[in-house]
Amino acid sequence: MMVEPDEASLTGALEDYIETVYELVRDHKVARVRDIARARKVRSASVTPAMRRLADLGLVRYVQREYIDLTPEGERFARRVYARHQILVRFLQHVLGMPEGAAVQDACAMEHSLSPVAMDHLVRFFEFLGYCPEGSSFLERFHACPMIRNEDGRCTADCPARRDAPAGPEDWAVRLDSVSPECRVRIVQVEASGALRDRILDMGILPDVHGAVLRGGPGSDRFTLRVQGFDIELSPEEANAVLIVPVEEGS
Amino acid sequence: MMVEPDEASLTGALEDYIETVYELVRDHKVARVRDIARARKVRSASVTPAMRRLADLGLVRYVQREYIDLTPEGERFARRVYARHQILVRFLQHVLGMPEGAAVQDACAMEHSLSPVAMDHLVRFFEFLGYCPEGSSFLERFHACPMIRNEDGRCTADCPARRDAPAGPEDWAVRLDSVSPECRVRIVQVEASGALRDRILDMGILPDVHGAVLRGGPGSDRFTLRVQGFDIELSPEEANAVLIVPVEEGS
DNA sequence: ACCATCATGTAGACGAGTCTAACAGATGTT
DNA sequence: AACATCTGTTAGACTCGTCTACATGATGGT
Repeated sequence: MMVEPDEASLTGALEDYIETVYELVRDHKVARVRDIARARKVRSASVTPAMRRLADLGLVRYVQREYIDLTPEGERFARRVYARHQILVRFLQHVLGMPEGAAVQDACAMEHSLSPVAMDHLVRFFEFLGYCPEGSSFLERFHACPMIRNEDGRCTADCPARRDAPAGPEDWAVRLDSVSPECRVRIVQVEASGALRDRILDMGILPDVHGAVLRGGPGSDRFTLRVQGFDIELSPEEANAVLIVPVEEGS
Repeated sequence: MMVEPDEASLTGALEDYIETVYELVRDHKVARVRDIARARKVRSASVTPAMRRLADLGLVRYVQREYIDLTPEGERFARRVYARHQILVRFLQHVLGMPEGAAVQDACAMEHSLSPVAMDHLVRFFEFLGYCPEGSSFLERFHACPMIRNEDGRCTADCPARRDAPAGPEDWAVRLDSVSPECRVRIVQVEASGALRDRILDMGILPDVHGAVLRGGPGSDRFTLRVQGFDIELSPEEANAVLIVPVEEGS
């Protein structure tokens, strides 16, 4: 049939399939339906039609009941997908510091929506990191930062990055539960981890977000923060974990 | 009906819908089918069933032919999606330096696959950037880097980051078209932009990738690089743009 | 009152991607 | 030779999300 994808782009699922074939061929020389199904966690019955679609696009050589192989065109496609995958894994794992398993899993999900422009910029970021003396030291500092590593997320005074800056964040940031109503604030950090942190982030409490305290103050049992026209309710525990700075004007 | 999503997660499309409703309510107080359809670039006929599904999940208040509104539960869902969206836009735009339009577009595509773990780590990255004296200087340096900004991607000696490191990358990196066959190499930078750069990156030529030169050398009209068992063909123009360092052992 | 217009809803179709269940070939094992 | 097992294919069903085409309701003008 040969539909010639040329400028076309594959669906996410087909990209996954072609990437899987690529990895299997690379690691085991051959790709069989069974292996593809296992790797993608689908039933073999789902693989056959997918291979047919890829074969129609001229991306795999697919003869029924025989080994599956990539065409040169398919290899190009696969490598593109895989390059995105690779760069995302490395970003998630080695820059953000995610555990490998989670990094791979997330990369698999995101690789299909990483545009060429984003890919370009992400690679430049890595180039800078590895190529420039400035970049190389940055990652170490970031990963050594107690704020990032520790459960409690405190930026402690013994942090190497603070040798030259004795005035640390605890000198200028305060907790959300300590400011009185009417106060406009800017969020600087969420000092929590695990479920509590997730809950706070999910509410849109993110660094640099601005808001106004509607209800709160020390001893309150309920805190209300207005952000972008919506009122967010925080428990005392949540409010205590949010570090903010008061802010003068603007929302 | 009220299916109670609780632990369930929405499909990407439903997340898009609820996010759209959120933005419309925030910006215009009300959300109508027509607006949702326009914002999501679908026909109105597609919106009705989506709203019904969201209403069944208890996430929107949806009375036929009336304004659409979020339930408190829906607002929580929407804010979670929107938080992911926001953080991705900021990362793509203000860290990686992508143009706003592209950043928003890519964020829209990726937000559905950003796991809580990735969200957590991404936010820590921002916290570090804004909170730590170390972080604040980094972004400036990165964005000022001529390697990143310039078309030709050269790391020039007048870069502020190199005041203290007079030996720049051009002292230790060479071009792929200048090394002879059999040489094992590590890629350090792709010194190109636009379509040429995209083509090279799509081949899997990424910083820190290792490979072996099979064919090449100065004056060659065709270069072959073996990476992970696959042979990549490069044109002279492409090979000239790839900066590498020779490497001793390992692939 | 009647009609034009626009927003919304309904019906039906379709493609993608998955599943289950049943079938077909291939390769042993006894 | 007969059977068992494993791998792959086919057929048919289903969900999701979209579409087109048409129907309905609401509103305003003449």
